[in-house]
Amino acid sequence: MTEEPEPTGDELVRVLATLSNPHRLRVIAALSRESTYVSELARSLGISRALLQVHLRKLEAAGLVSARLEVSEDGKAMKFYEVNRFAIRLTPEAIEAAERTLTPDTKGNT
Amino acid sequence: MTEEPEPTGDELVRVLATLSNPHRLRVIAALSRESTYVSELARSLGISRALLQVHLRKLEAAGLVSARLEVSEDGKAMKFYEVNRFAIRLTPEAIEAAERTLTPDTKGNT
DNA sequence: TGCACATGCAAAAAAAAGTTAGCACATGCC
DNA sequence: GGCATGTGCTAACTTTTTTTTGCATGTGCA
Repeated sequence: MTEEPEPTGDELVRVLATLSNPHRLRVIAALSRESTYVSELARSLGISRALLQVHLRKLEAAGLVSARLEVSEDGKAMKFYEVNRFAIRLTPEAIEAAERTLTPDTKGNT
Repeated sequence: MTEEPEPTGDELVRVLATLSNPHRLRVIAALSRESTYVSELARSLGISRALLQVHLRKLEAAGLVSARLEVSEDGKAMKFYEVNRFAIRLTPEAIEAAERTLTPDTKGNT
C-alpha cells in the first residue's frame, strides 16, 4: 500500500540531475549510514564546507534530504542532515509516463 | 529471476546524468512508443538533427538505446534507434551500495 | 542537373554547474 | 583577548554541458 507518488516529468528530471553527481551520492550514502552535521560531514568526505553546502542545498531542494538545527552540549548551533525516504523506479515505461508531464520546451526553460 | 545487474557507482552516475535531461527523456519516451530513424525523430520532437544526434550519442553511450542501420525501399540509408530494456531502482540503500564502488575523488576525474 | 531527403562531424558560442577563496557572525574555553 | 569550532554567504573562476551553425557525402527521381 505504501506507494511512492509518481513524480512529474519535471520533478524526475530534477531528482535525477541531483543524484547524478559523485559528491552528492556520497553525501546520501554517508547520511544513510548515520546522520551528522555539516562540518563533520565535510571532514569525513574530505571536501570543503562551502562545497558541501552547495551540494546539500541541491539535495534538500530536490527533497532528498532534510535538515534540522540542534544545539550541542557546549552551546554550538549545529545543522543535522538526514536522508529522506524515496524509491524511484527507472524503466522505459516509467519514463514514457513521466515524459507526458514534462513542461513544454518553450525555448527558454532549461 | 531476470535480475538487473547492479550498476557500479560510476555507471549509475553516468546513467542518471544521461537521463536527467528533458530532451533525452523525450527521446526515450518517443522511442519506447515506436522506434524510428534520426530525421523523423528530430521532426517529431521539433529539434534540430544535430542536437538530436548529440543526445542520441549520449543515450547510446550510456547503454540506454541502440542503433541499427537500415536501407529504405528507395535506397536511403536510415539509422533506426530503439530503447534498450533497463530497470534501475533508486533508494537510499541502493545508493549507499553503489557509492562503495565509486571511483575515488583523485581531484581530476569528472 | 538540381531538388528532396538521408547521413555525419566539428568548431564555436551560450548556458549551466561545480569549485575556490574570503569574509562575517556566534559560542565556549584557556 | 585569542583560538578553536560551529554557522552562513557570495563573487569570481573553472569546467562541463548544451545548442547552433555550417559544411560534406550519398541516393533516387523529375
